[in-house]
Amino acid sequence: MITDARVLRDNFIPDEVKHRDSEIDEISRTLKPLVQNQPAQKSLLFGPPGTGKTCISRYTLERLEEELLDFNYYYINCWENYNRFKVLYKALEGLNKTFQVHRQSTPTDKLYSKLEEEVDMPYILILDEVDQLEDEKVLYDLNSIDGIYTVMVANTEESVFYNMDERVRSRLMDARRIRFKEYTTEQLEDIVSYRAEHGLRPGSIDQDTLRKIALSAEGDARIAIGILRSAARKAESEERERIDPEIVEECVPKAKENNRQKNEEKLNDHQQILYDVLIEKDGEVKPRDLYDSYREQVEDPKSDRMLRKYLKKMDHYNLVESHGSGRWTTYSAGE
DNA sequence: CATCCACCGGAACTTAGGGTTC
DNA sequence: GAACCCTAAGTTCCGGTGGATG
Repeated sequence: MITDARVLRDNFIPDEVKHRDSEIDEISRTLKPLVQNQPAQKSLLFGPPGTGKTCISRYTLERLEEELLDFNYYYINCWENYNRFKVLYKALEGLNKTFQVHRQSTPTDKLYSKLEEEVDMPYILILDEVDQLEDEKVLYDLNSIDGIYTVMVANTEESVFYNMDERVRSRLMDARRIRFKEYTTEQLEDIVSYRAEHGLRPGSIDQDTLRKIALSAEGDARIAIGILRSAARKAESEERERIDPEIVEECVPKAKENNRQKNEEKLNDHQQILYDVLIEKDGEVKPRDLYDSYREQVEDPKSDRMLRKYLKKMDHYNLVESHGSGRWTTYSAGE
């Protein structure tokens, strides 16, 4: 049934994208000055998950590279590369200049000066999930280098600037804001139709079922594509000819759950125990109770301070929610 | 309204581990 | 292989916070 699995993946960039013409236009406009050797404008794309920010930014740069400009670009996910060292390392990787860089022994400052040295034509960096950076001063670094221009991607504008160092903030305030809105059900239907058309054997799924997928995804293209993907896999493993509405129905919760599972796998033993305590207690838990329960279950417990760092990290992953502040803080399992 | 409380989170430090240089 | 460099994970210390409390 599946003829091209790549098309069903999250990170696939289609040859043509739908319903995002004005956003593509805006991104292009921030970069067009490069044609006349003028500096480009940095941009900040924001909007809810699954609204095409990542896909469209990569798509736009792919097109521009083909069509008119002499430049390099590279995609960096700041969730995976969350500190200064990793981001700078990735930036060098994008220029194929990492051959002399050894991960463990090269100081971060050397990465910076090497990057400065190596940039000889415009270099555009897509910084995805930029609000996940542990230390956003690297944004200051990148924007200080002549020839580097950033396209930053985040869920909300506030999540980027909240708590940000004043110097960094002022560097970024002039970024062009480009807002991505949720897809309508009709738009999502177009998107999954395209994926089905290019990734599945013809006749594997009918329009009504596609619409059902679009409806279930509630504006989130990532979920819509996830549903299509797992439905196709399931149909294939059960050796069915078609994707029926019933299969789709079964796959909806799974597709929505997927994100969380991926994050949970990244937890270490101690973090896992903290998370389990929160699940078990089911509801808001006071820090004292949480720390005590954790200590009962571990031979060699970490300090409270460390637990706070874990909780902060798990908050990033949306596995944990914190409520209130100071002594009235409570935690609960996410969602 | 001053003080207290229980927690947050920044900063400075320690330790382990690995790479480079001579 | 000693001296030196780095990072990452962890700890200790402590100032800040803001509703509760008398």
